[in-house]
Amino acid sequence: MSPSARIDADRPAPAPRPLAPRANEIVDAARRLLEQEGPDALTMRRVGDELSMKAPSLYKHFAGKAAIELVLIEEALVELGGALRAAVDGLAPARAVGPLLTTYRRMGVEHPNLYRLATVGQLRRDELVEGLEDWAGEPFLLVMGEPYLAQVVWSAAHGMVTLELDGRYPPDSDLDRTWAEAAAAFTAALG
Amino acid sequence: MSPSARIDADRPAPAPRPLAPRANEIVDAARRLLEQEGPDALTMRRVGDELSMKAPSLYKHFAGKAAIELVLIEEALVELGGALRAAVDGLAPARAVGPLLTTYRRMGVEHPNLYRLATVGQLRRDELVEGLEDWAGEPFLLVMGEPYLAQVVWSAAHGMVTLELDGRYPPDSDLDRTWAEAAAAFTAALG
DNA sequence: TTGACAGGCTAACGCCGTTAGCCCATGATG
DNA sequence: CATCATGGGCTAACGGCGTTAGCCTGTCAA
Repeated sequence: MSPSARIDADRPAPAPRPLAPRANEIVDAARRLLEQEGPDALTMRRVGDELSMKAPSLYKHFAGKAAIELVLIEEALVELGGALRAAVDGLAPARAVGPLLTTYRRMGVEHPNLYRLATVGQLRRDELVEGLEDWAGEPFLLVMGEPYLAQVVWSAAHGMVTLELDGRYPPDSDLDRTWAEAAAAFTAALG
Repeated sequence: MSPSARIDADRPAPAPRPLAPRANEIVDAARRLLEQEGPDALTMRRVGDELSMKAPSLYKHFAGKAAIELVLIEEALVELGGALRAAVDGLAPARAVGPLLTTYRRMGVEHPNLYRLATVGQLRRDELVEGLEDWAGEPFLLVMGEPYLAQVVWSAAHGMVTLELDGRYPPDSDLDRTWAEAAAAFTAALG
């Protein structure tokens, strides 16, 4: 890859799974609860309450709680992947590492509960929309140019976001600087 | 720090909280359940079963499930911090990044459920044994020489372990090589 | 007109962490 | 020696969880 290469991030997201109108209302209510009140509020009874229906009726639309969460995970991956693509589109790799990391961090911090749902814990990959996971992670590959460094940068970004969300850094940490050091180190690794 | 500096990792771990014999049995049973059967098996009723007692009796020894988990978290941090110190003790920083990462990965993979308990999710830091968290993370500081890079390396290691444990890497990933790339990039960042 | 079916409901099951309240053995104290 | 406090067990129960079984009603096609 020549040093003047620009990143082409035009590949569109895989089509989302089609949902009946009522199913969409359920997903929207679930997302509202998760984002505004946290994971403990995301229960079948609470989701039902939001739509003035009883929890067992939700099973007419989804096989279970995990099926609702799966749709939320897919939404999160589409939004994360889209934001990352927009952030690096048209940039030279050496200039893209910073925006890539900054955008990743912003998405995680702005939607902490959705981010955690989508990225922490086992994932039934075979039930996800085909190709979505790869698509969301592709910006790392586009920027770093090869898969191993791309995985390192993705992992570091994920680690930093989760540790920040979980309040694991020492209380007086200057996280802006930590992220800047990461960007510098990974940009250097490009050369 | 001169290039010939060697890492001195002799600081001893903070003293663990003293526990009555019966409390220790409870913690041991909890750890056995967690490590051998996973987090869903770590319930008050299951812990009681292991000791032929009923769940409510556990509350004579611990304030609740979180208090038992806290002791397990402290055990995990002591063991992780100790392993990391042993791995880098006496090495020059430029030679220590590889062993540091390799050891971190090994501890996570060998004790996945304990690792997750100790490192994922909010942590009531004020209830932890004083200084333990810093002590466990100190090897990263000793190797990287300054706190920002140390946090980057720690975060990347944490991210790679959790993504590996959660099966988040593409199925055909060569994770040995990913970890090697990380070690190379962070060793280069030392200079 | 009939029948299928979509989409709601109640009741209930077996889990979970936790609390209240009881009981007995041990051991210190008057 | 008698009394009492306490440590450490117990049962019963509460409210919450995801989920299932089974029922009922409105709509709409045959």
